[in-house]
Amino acid sequence: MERSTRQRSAIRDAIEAAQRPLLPQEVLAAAQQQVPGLGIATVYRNLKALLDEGAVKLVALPGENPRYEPVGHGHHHHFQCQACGRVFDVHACPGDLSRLAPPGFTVSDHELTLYGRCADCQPAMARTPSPGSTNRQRRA
Amino acid sequence: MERSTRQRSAIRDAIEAAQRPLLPQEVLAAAQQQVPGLGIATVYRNLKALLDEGAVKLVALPGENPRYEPVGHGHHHHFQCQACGRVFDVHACPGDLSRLAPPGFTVSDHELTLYGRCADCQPAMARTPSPGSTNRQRRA
DNA sequence: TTGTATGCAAAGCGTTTGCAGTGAT
DNA sequence: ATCACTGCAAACGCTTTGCATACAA
Repeated sequence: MERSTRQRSAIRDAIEAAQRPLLPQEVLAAAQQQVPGLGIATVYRNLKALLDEGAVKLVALPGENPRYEPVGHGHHHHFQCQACGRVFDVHACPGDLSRLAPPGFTVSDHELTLYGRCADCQPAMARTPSPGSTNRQRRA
Repeated sequence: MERSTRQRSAIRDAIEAAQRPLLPQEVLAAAQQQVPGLGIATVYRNLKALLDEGAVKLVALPGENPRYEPVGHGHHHHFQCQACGRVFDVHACPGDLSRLAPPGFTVSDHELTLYGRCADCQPAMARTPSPGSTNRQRRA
C-alpha cells in the first residue's frame, strides 16, 4: 500500500506551487527547502509515481529535458520564448483538430507548442526585462 | 572548409530517403548499408552539422528520444499512434495561431503533435496490421 | 601537404536501479 | 513488526568529446 512521506509531500507541493513546468533538478531544489536531505533518486521515483497516478503531466519541448507540471491546470499548451528560453502556459486552444489527421486515423489528443517572443523580449521598443528573465536556456 | 565524405552523404541520404523521422540509431543502421564502418559518433556529429546548416529538422515528441527528418517536407506536423507508437507526418496545419498567445507575445512558429490511433490500429473492426507495424515503442 | 572528418574509446549527463537502512502504518 | 520508501552509489542509455589516423582538397 502507498505511504505518505515528508519527501512525497514536498515533491508534490513543489510542483503544485510552481507557476511553470519544472525540471527534475528544479523540483529537487524546491523540495529540498522542505526536506534538506532529499535525494534526486527519490524525486525521479515520485515523479514517475505522480505520472502514473495522473497527478502530474509530462511536458516535453523539442530539444529540452522533460519538465513536470500539475494536471490541475486543465487542458492547455505552452509557449517558449526564443529569446529568454522561458516556458509559459497558454490557456487558449485551437480546438478540435480531428480534421487534420489522415483518413482512417482517430485523434484523441494533441499537444501544441508556440514559439516566439514573450512580452519581456519584444525587439525594438525594448521593454524592461522582469527580474529572472535572464537567458538560462538556449535553443539550437 | 567543409568537406564531402562518403559517410556524410550516406547520413544525408538516409534521412532524405526515410518516410518518417529517424532516431540516430536508425540513421546509423540505414547509413551503414552504404558505409559499413560508420560509427555512431560520426552520425551525431553530422546530425548536428545538418541541423546547423538547416538541412535537417529536429523532431522531439514527449517522452521520446529526438528524431531527425529532412526540412524538404515543408511545414507539417506529426501524429503518434498510441497503439503502435509509430510517428506519421501530418501535412495539414491549423494555420495562424497568433491569437492563442497572451497579449504582448509574438508568435513566429509552432509545433503540433496529434495522438490517437492510426488506420492500422483502429479498435473493434480490427484491420490487418501492415507488415512492420509491430509495437516497438511505448508511451508512458 | 594540410587540416577537416572519422573511428574508437572514454567521458558526460540525465535517469534508473540495487541494496541496506529508515520510518509510516 | 512489516514492508514501502529513502539515500547513496553504481549502472544505464544516449550523446559528446579527446585523440590519433584517414582522406578530401
